[in-house]
Amino acid sequence: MALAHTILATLGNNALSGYDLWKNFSECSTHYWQASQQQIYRELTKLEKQGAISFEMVAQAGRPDKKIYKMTNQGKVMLIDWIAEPSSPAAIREELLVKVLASHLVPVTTIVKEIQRRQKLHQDNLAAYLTAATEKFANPAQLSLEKKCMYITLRRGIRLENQWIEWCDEAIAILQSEPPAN
Amino acid sequence: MALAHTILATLGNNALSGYDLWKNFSECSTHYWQASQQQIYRELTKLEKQGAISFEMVAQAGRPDKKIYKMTNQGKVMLIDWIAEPSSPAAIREELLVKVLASHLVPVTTIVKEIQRRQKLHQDNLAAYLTAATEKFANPAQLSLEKKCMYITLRRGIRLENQWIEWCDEAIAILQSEPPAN
DNA sequence: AGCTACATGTAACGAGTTACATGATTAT
DNA sequence: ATAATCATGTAACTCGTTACATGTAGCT
Repeated sequence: MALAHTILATLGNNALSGYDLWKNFSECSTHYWQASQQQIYRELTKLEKQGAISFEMVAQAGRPDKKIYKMTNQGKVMLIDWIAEPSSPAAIREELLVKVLASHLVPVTTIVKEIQRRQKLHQDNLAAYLTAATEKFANPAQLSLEKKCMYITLRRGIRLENQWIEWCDEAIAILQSEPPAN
Repeated sequence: MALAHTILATLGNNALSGYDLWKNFSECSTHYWQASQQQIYRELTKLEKQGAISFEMVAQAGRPDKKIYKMTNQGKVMLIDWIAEPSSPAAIREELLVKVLASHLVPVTTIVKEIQRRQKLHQDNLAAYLTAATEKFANPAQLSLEKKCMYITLRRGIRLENQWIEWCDEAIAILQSEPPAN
């Protein structure tokens, strides 16, 4: 359900190809939505059949033809109605935490290494988000409403990565603390 | 894949029925894994066929019979091997952030109300996690390794809820800030 | 009389993943 | 040469959700 709406939200007032959408998902929307190329193409076909989007075929020199999609009025209504509905928090299925839960079965170093690997990853993500923040949203108070909306989602990404980095430190400290003397 | 391992991790050294597992998932594991009753029963059948778990039928007076499952040695090996594999962060598909992204299409109050509703929810979750922390993990330094592992997952829950609460405040502040004068 | 807890299951569907398939252009 | 980028698609499969089905015990 929500992938359809995420595509509509990403299209916004722009006209994009399936490939453009996929690029946008992998580069800009990773901190709130993830979708594969295949999923996007499938969903575009469906949305077009429903009348929420329409496309124009564009021929290119030396490149495959592409379908440029844009939202229809019907699609816009669909998106606006959906925004007004209450939504639940996303389900959490975090493998690392399951591994931590069962880590008393393995040497402490095994899980500590895995946590360190993850922390590095979150540090890299954070750095990328902070760069994006300073480059694209240099003066938050002066942004247009549309840009403010984007900036708010990025702020969530930054907070999430920070939270992970701090948790990794805490987790390792607890795991390496002296066992109770008894 | 990972649901199977989460069931194994939850079983640990205990013997539990499908119903017990479901209760455990909904009460204790919500902050790192969510699964429906149906999913759990389906997965238990599969794991039993694979030899990772075995069950004993237990008849009860005035209650339906139940199957008490426990991990086999094979299951334990499977779990330990899995822990050693590197794992990727969970995919994020957060509807609220998509709504924020597209919220320039609706009145500001619409999205602000939804963010406030979500903040209340996270405040309630946080309160429940903090209660669990003081009741079950009163003296973190003195915990057994197994309990430490559980405590670490709870700490992530606490950090996540705090992060949400803070983000909600920030998001509302940005949305309600004066628009640029031009 | 109706709700919650206990206890397990089937069936259909929707969403997400992985593999396969094609083919030109541009950069290293 | 070979990899990456552009551009779209089919097919099979697994995972997750929702609906339906059954039946007892205890509480209000």
